Amino acid sequence: MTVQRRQDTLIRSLRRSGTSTVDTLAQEVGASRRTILRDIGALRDQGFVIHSEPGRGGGIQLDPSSIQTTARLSVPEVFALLISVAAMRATRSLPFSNLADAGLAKIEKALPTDKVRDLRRLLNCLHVGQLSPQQDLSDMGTMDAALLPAFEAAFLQNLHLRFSYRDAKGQHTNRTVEPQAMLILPPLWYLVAWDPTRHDFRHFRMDRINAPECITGTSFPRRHVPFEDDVCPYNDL
Amino acid sequence: MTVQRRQDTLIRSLRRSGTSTVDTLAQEVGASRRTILRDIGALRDQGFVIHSEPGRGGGIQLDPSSIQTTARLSVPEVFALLISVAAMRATRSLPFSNLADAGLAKIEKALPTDKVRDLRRLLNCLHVGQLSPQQDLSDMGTMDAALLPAFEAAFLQNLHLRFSYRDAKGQHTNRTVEPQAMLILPPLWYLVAWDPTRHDFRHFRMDRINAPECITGTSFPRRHVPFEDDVCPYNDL
DNA sequence: TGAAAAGGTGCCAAAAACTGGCACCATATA
DNA sequence: TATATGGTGCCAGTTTTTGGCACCTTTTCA
Repeated sequence: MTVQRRQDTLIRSLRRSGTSTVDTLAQEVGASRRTILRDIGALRDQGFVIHSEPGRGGGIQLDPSSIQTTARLSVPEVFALLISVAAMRATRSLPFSNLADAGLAKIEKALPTDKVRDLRRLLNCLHVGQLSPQQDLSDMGTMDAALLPAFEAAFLQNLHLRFSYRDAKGQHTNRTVEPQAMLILPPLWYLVAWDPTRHDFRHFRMDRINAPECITGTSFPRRHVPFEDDVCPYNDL
Repeated sequence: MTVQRRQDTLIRSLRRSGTSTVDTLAQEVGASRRTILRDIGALRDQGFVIHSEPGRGGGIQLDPSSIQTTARLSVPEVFALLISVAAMRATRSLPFSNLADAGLAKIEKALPTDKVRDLRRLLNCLHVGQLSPQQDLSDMGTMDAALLPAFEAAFLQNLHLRFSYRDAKGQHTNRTVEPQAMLILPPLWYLVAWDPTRHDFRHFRMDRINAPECITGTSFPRRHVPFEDDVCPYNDL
């Protein structure tokens, strides 16, 4: 029985029983009174809220609202959660957004620092807005998650991105652009990029992008994307 | 240097260096070759994917996709995340939704079983749809997160809910209803409830509900809410 | 008011876990 | 074949953890 394991059973005992005394817990867990007290201290250090009342009729109680859980998440999973919450917050529809943020902050804190930096940089490239009701959704496709790695690499390393694009009229062109931002107007995703040949910003609907690939060894300056307020041109090619 | 701490630094070393040999790692971490090998075994047991190649030119490598993180989350935080992801999935805008789901599933698995049951029951009461573009959002208020505990209790215990409601014309009425479902049409939240005096379903916009309170000791049957397809009447009182 | 029941702390020896070294094995490459 | 690498079993020495003890504080009840 390792320390970790014993503390887990202790928490489970506390959850089950509501209120109990140290001696009861010691018996249940199979450890001495002293060890239980030490474990309770350790759990408090870890952030568990454990109430204790001295005196006759007192006891130990785990604050039910503080019941916590641990899970191992991969970085892509964390990123997916971050985006969900960011998008949800943008629609201002979530009374829970503070809670969700708090949860994500904890998860982020547990990530290795270089990954956090990457996630932050990606999130900074991500703008979430509200879809204007006029937008025509009749031919909405689905974005293929398999395309994401290329985007991630392009954004994190400032690499040019080459892909084939099908425009609103159904015509295909090949593009090589400087990715500047990702724009989410649920349920559509856009790539906002500087097109060096046309010398202007362009918005590409992600569900119309095919076979994107990074061009390694190239690099470009990050530009200021004109996003504020009404400047969301939807100049869908 | 505790075991936990040393394993953390080991993981960090692996992340930094890409590929390295056991002896290098031992030197970096400040432990013996034997201990490093033991730690690698322990990390593998914990779910880290660590590749190793014997022979000249071989070495140890941490699978970058398996970089994981742990965090302790409270139940309300988990619930908030669940709702974010559910809402996001409903808009079909999230190429990550599978990833986010996988992450949440892991988190859920770590929750105490009774809490999972509660969460599932609450989520079953939660319907997320897409806002019809015609909806008038001009007077949109914000839902107060402070109202949520009453809703949670009402749904989990099948309790009648009493509140004062301001309808679209600005008139106030007092209601006592049987909560059946929550409906999210971002950015608006609705309470779908059976009104026993009017003998019909009603949709209440949550931002127009005031001072909700559960009526303890009362209970009622759960009804089938007519939700499918176009039956989303918006009969905003 | 005093006794009993409860949580909490400091200390120390005994017990348990961990560590490092060693010998040795398996595999791949020059 | 020699060398460089990962991997395992074993054991003595070291470090950490544990349990017991004495003692303190707070609360309740007789």
